[in-house]
Amino acid sequence: MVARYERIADELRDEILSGAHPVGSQLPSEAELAGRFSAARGTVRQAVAVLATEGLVGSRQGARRIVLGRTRSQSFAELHSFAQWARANGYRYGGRVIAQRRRPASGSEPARLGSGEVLEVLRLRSLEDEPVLLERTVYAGWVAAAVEGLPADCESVTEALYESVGLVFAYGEHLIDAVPAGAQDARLLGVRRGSPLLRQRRVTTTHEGRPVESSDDRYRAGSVAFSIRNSIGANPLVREPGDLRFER
Amino acid sequence: MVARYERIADELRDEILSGAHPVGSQLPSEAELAGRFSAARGTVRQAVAVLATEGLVGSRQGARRIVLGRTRSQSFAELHSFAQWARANGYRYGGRVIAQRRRPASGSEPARLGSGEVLEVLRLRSLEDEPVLLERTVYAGWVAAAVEGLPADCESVTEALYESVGLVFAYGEHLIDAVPAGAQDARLLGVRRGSPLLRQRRVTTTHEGRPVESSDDRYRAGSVAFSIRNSIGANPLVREPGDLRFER
DNA sequence: GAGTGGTCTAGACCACGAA
DNA sequence: TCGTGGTCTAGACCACTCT
Repeated sequence: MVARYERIADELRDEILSGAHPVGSQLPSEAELAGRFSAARGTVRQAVAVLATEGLVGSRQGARRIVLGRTRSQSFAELHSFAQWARANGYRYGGRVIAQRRRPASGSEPARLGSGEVLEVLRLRSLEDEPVLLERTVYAGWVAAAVEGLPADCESVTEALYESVGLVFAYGEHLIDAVPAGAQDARLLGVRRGSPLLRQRRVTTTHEGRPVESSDDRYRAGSVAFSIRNSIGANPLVREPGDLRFER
Repeated sequence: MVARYERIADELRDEILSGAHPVGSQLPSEAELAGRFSAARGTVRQAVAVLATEGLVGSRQGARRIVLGRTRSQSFAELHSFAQWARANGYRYGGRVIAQRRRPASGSEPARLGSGEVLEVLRLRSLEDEPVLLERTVYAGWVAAAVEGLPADCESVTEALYESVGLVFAYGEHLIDAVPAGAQDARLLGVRRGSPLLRQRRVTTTHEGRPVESSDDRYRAGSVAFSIRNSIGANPLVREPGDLRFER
């Protein structure tokens, strides 16, 4: 069952992407759209709210909505899953497990993932046949067995875990910064030691807030950038002081 | 005039931050909250939607909302304005203009900022008395005069332009990646050439979609990280292929 | 089956922008 | 002043979770 407002949003989005509503132009008023779709005004508002969070349109009280752009921000899944992002954008991609072992949780891990044993996995992923991403992932003990059951060249861990044990990665917290490549990073990604890498650290939980994994992902510089569209009134991202803030 | 749902959101947020609703616990149902605040259910839903976009609570159909965390994602202003971010987080900060000149728009600038003359400004900003950020900003011709009127050590350009000419930075598009420090970067930020910098490129527009500025901001590694909280159903961020993708 | 959040309606009033 | 989006109400039905 697709919601009414989703179908209205889809139709309006198509019109924007096709150029029927050019960038900079005004969208029809809520009343007009409600008439056109034979829907209540509230439903139309839900639809245009979707477009606003995608960064396609902006609004201010008293003036008509304006078309801001024609590129759409996309899903949580794409931020979380390399495979889903690559596939959605039509890239060739691959990946393989380099190393994998169980060990006791240490340091801050018990607080993040629960105490007891964890599963540590080192994965190298490629885009267009170039190695671009090195993932160091630590899985909580309760999913370790399911992860160990996956093939070494598993394309999408997220999807495989959903299909095998019904696990849903629902919430994520991400920290993005830049770090110099270490010896292992340099060897596996094919760059010089100390060269820049884009790092994404994340902790993911289930719907219930139960921690699933904690990961340190490093992208070769120039391979990938993160994109954000935002506006006054929408709050997707903040800066945070980094780990090394007062070191020299 | 503060909206009803904003006040309800504030009250619930305080309760979460104070620990009255611990992380992992369930929030009261919408019906209970509606009764407690003597508001319609729709108003309560607006309030908890605010908390959801802040990453504080998560929800699924059929189950009560769950408290996910106690740190709040914040505003567009903080992503856009270094000064506003630093002040909101209680850091000492400063900044000064290193160089500034007018020149004709070139390359892709006419498409982004409009043709004609633009104003190029190089600013160095510091946090806790350490230089951490080098901004290379290009302003559209129509704001150049206002920017030139600002003092060289202006703390917040965003706020100064609002107060002097009523200019509001309303929408932004941001690309975040890692780059090696160039000669000028290295000298001004006090790092070695080729060392990692976190780069944020952005284009900002007014409410009407009129471009204001385009900027290339580079942070010293370890000084700042970007943080995102997200969930299935919320769409703040995507990866994008970088400029150098097929270079070796 | 009871409870909960998700969707949708129909109508009202208000704050703001533009002419 | 008038049209627009922002807020709020009161009620309905549905999809889903939990037990």
